[in-house]
Amino acid sequence: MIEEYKNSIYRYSQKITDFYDKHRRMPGYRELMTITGFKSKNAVYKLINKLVEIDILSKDTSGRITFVRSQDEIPMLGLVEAGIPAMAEESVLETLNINTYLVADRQSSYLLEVKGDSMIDAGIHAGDLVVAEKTSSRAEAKPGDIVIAEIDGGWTMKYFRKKGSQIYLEPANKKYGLIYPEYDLKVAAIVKGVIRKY
Amino acid sequence: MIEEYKNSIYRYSQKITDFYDKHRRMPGYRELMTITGFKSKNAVYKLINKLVEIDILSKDTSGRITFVRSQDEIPMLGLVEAGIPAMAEESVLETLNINTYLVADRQSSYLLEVKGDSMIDAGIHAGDLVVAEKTSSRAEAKPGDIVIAEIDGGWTMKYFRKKGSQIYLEPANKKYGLIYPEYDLKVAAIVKGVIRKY
DNA sequence: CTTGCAGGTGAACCATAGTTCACTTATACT
DNA sequence: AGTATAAGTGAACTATGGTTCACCTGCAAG
Repeated sequence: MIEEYKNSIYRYSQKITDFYDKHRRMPGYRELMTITGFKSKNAVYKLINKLVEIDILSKDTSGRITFVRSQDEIPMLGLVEAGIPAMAEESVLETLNINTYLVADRQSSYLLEVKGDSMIDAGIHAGDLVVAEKTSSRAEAKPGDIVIAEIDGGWTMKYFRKKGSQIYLEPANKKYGLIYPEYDLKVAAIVKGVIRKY
Repeated sequence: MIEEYKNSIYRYSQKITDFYDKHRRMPGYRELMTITGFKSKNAVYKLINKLVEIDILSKDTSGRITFVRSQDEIPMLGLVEAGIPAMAEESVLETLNINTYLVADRQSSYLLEVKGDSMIDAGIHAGDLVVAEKTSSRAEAKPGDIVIAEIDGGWTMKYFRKKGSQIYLEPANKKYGLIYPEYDLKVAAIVKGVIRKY
């Protein structure tokens, strides 16, 4: 049965993935002949049509192929409590692309590294990366957002708060107190996500 | 000077990015003629050579174009304390692809959603996603790793610990105690990263 | 003015793209 | 064995790929 899998078209699909990872583009028919070992374009053509039928690839109006699923998508298995199914390959319902999940607008997003422990109660540790989206007239900080702000000349990441017309910053760590701007508070970006790697 | 930018080749570069985002592949010469508005392939050819020279695009051996930077990369601006430069576009030193940063082996990686507060002191909250990499003979859990384990029939995420030959699990929350397996402890995956979206 | 030159047009070139048709070889099933 | 059916070969076709060459602007420098 392992042999059966190996000889199936999934094997070719894997080779196309390898090509894509190496060249960051899809192969053409000539290249597919090399990859697959077929001696005729038509064999490749039929293979591709099968891959399109089982929804692994799709075709343009011009016949060019692309993957149906972005190659960066990771299977989403539900809650930790549900565990990892033994045959996870087959039972995946959903996949997720981490980039598109975290980054809504690539043009105005930046990554920043966190230093210090002032946001530790929000689960943001030193060494974590935060995805920050620049504020604009369309995207302004709301009270409760975690923001990257320039306050009285120094940069910091804190909760953005508002009481009446008074705006201030609040750390997520009882060791530190609220921060009221003496003369200036500019919210440069809103924290949209946190990334930690072990 | 804004006008100058708009009329520069960066504008075309942006249009190619748009095409890529829409079609998930690079345009050909005919398509580039439509995109750019040029009436000759040669004008496109010269444009592309310029984009290659300033290191935005690169060419295959077969002349096909790809972006030098993967389109998913996000500018890395350093520490929060350093803030966000006003003219960030120009001064970006490094970029980072979140997927490749977090996912070393796509074939054996999964995303799981966190429920409960048992790892809250490790900065892992309910609703966060964790990147879990399946254990294998090549990749076994080491003491100190956060793992996804099946213990006495139920699934959980905890610190993996070892005292002598005795292995056990430890939550990151003082409310809960250590967990010693009664009859079975299988470490299914190692947590390699955490993702949180606000 | 005229010289030089960057930036565009238009046509020609061969190789490859994707598709189709006709034909040959495996594979499987009574 | 015989015969459907699937799978591969080989050649033809048109369109587009990337490249090169010759030519035509518009415009800045002297």
